[in-house]
This record gives sequence, C-alpha cells and structure tokens, in this order.
Amino acid sequence: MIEAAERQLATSSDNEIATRAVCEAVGVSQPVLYRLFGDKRGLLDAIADHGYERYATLKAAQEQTADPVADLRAGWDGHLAFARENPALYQLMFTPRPWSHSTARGRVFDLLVATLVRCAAAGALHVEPRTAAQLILSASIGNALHHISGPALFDDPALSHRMRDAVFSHVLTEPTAQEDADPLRTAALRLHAQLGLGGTDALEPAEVALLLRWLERITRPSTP
Amino acid sequence: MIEAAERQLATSSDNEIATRAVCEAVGVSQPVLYRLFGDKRGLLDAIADHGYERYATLKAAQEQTADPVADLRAGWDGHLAFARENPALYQLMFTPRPWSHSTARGRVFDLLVATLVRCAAAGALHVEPRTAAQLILSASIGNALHHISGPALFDDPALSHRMRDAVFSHVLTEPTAQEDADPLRTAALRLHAQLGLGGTDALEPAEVALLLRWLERITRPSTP
DNA sequence: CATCAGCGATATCGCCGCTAAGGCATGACA
DNA sequence: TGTCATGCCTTAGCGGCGATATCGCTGATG
Repeated sequence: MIEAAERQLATSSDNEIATRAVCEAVGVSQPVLYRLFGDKRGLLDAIADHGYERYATLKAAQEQTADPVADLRAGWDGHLAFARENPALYQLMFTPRPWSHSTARGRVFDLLVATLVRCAAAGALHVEPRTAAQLILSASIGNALHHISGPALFDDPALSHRMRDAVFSHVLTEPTAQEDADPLRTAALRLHAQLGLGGTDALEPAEVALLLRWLERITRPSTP
Repeated sequence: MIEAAERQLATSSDNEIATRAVCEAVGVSQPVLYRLFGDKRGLLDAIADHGYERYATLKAAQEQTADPVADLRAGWDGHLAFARENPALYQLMFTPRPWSHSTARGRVFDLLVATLVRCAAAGALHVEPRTAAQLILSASIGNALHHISGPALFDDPALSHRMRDAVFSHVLTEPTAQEDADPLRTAALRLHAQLGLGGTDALEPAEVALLLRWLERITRPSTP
C-alpha cells in the first residue's frame, strides 16, 4: 500500500495524494488505511520512511570503500541523483512539514555522520562530524531543491560540484596543508573519532567519557 | 485581501489556507476571490509576490554601502532573518511548488545578482555573478529550511555563518592572494561587470556585445 | 425613463479527510 | 455441536474544501 501511495505521489501533478485513490488502488477501503496509519500524515510519514529505506540501500550499495573522503563525495552525488529521480518523494522527505513524525531526515543525517566519522578517523576532518553533517546536508538539500524547482537556469552538474567543493573544502583538511596549521585540534578530532569508532579497553568507561569531553573542549572554540 | 491571506498563512498550523476563510475575513464571498486571482494557486502566487515586496524593501533598507562584499554578507544574514521571521511565507516563496507562476524567487535571484555584479566590478568575484548567485541562493535556502525544519539540532548562528563563509570563500577572491592566481580571468570578469554596470560610449553596441561574449569565453572554462 | 452591461452573492457540485454503525467471519466455551 | 463474543472490514455518511452556474442588484447610457 505504501508503494501504491508512493506511485500516486510520483505521478500526481501537484505532489498530493488522496486517501481514497490509494485505497481503491490497493483494493481495500478507507478505514483500513486509517487503522494502519491513523492519519493522512501517518501515511505520508510512512512513505517518507519507506523512501529512506530505498535511500539507505542505494547508499549501502555504493559507499564503504577504503577512502572515506571519496565515499563522501560519491555520497553527495548519490544524494542529488536520488533527488533528481524522485522529486516528489524527495520533497516529502526533506522539506519541512508541520507535525511530521517521519524519521527519514534524521536517519539520513545519521548516515552522513557515520561517513564523516570515518573521515575524521582518517584525520580528514577539522570540524565535529555533526556540525559538518548539518552543513553538508543543508547545502545538498538546498542544491537539490534548486534543481527540482525547475529548469529555469541550470548549469546543473557544474553547480552541484561547485557547491560540493565549497562545502567540503571548508570541512575537510587540505591533503597536506591544513594538517599542520592547527595540529593539536586536528589530532584531538582524530582521536575523538577513533574512540567513537572503535572504543578502547585501556581506559575505564568513565575515563573514556571524561576524555571525550576534554577532547570536545579542545576542538570546540576555534573555527578555522 | 492578500495581507489577510498572509496572516492566515502565518497563523495556520499546517501552512495551508482556505479560500472561504480568507474571503469571510475580508467580508466578501468566494467568487470575487476567483475573479481577482482566478485560482487558489493564483492567490498563493500573489502572496508570494507580496512577500517579495516586503523582502525587497527590507533589503533596500540595509544594503548599498561602499563595500559590496560587506553588503553581500549582510544580505545573507538578512535573508536568513527573513526566513526566521516568516517561516510559512518563506516556504511559500522558496520551496518548489508545481505550476507556480510566482516571480518571487526569480526576483530575489536578480537582487542577489545585482549585488554580486557590484562585487565583480570591485574585482572581488572570480566566477560569473549568475553562477555565484545560484550557489549562494541555493545554500542559503537550504540553510534556512534546515533551521525552519525544527529545533532538532541547532548550532544555528554558527552553522549559518560557517555555510556563508564556505560558499563566499569559494566565490570571492581572497583579499590579496587569489587576485594574482589567474589575473587574466579576474581582469576579464571585472571588465565584464563594469561594462554591464555602466556601459561605454567608446564602442558601438554591437562591438560591446561581441566583447562581452569574448570575455565570457575567457572566464568560462577554468574553475579554480 | 427604459435598457443593458458588469459585478457580487446564493446555492450548489464534486471531491476530500475522516468516522460511526452494521455485517461477517473466526474461535472459545457449554 | 450449537451459541455467543470478538475482531475486522465494508457501507454509508458528515463536514469542509476548491470551484462554478445562476440570479439579482447597481449604475451608466440613450
């Protein structure tokens, strides 16, 4: 039923769906829909979450190489490709809807954070992963909506890559230059990420927690 | 009537309006609304365009100092402030709506291009103004929507300024460094902007047109 | 003063989200 | 095995929405 609703959403001209149409497409009647989802909003949330599942499988298929930064760049392009191919679903997932309980956006955010943590563990980040994720996700959503918004003016691929480079270069360390500009901060971020990724047996949990907070205090103030 | 509709939009819980409610708030009946705007979409377009008017006056009040780059930065912050203060209207203006004939977004784009042309005339840009405008507008919309989307996770001011710096530094020339990295390109962009701003009497119109195309060919390929 | 064009209101249509009341199967129990 | 209780689904309907056909009023014109 969710898939039927998603089809109707994709083919509708105004990015809207009618519960009646969805029900009679599946061959049931309205009350079952309201039993399952409680509400039209609930149905939309379910569609968005289902959209996240597709998004996640698409991501899982292409990421996870040896170079996390390359994965990050590929992830940007994959995100925009997803938006291009499912415009209505994309807007449902990433555009602010009042009273939406969908977790799609949050989980996409977490996916991005995971990749960024791998980058940080490789010493390629010089801001906290969550901050970088907010930057990257906001920028990519803006870019995707700009391109969905219509073929008014598109230098599309060039624009997308320009944006990508702009954000990434403000978030990633230059290959060899930035590393030594603030080595303490870089090293602290790297250690933070490594601890978050694998943990350690050498310290007690309480000690690790305190260490993480120290590292956060080291990395927080300066914003190069 | 447009203002009444905008009020209803701002106070509505689901970012929607009902033509009936708008009409009875103004004291007329539905057919007059459909006579004036033809359609509910027409009413929404009118609201968006009216929103642009407020946006434009707000911009006109604060910009136009001697330093176009400072104006640009202030414009970014003003844009986000506008989004913060009118969330529903902002989404109406800048979020993709199918079959929308509103010119709000395009005119905001033009406003931004105007400021960017002033930057280019000062030699502070190293991409074409329209390209830079697409980048900046996309990024700021993404940022604004991210922040409207809810107080899930906000480092808000820091995030906005980080994004601003990321995009601007990819679009603006560094104060003294970038200028000499590709002086030909920079000079060509500068001349292009100056011609677009003031024109010249020394050349015939056809000659100016050809010159502009040459300058565009000089500035197009390389993307530092 | 009679006529007619233009505009606004009433009443209505079809569709929407949503829900209450009835029918039908299934399974437990005497 | 017959009877009853329990879920689930369907039918039917409510109120509200966007949009419109029809009619009555007003005011300018000859």
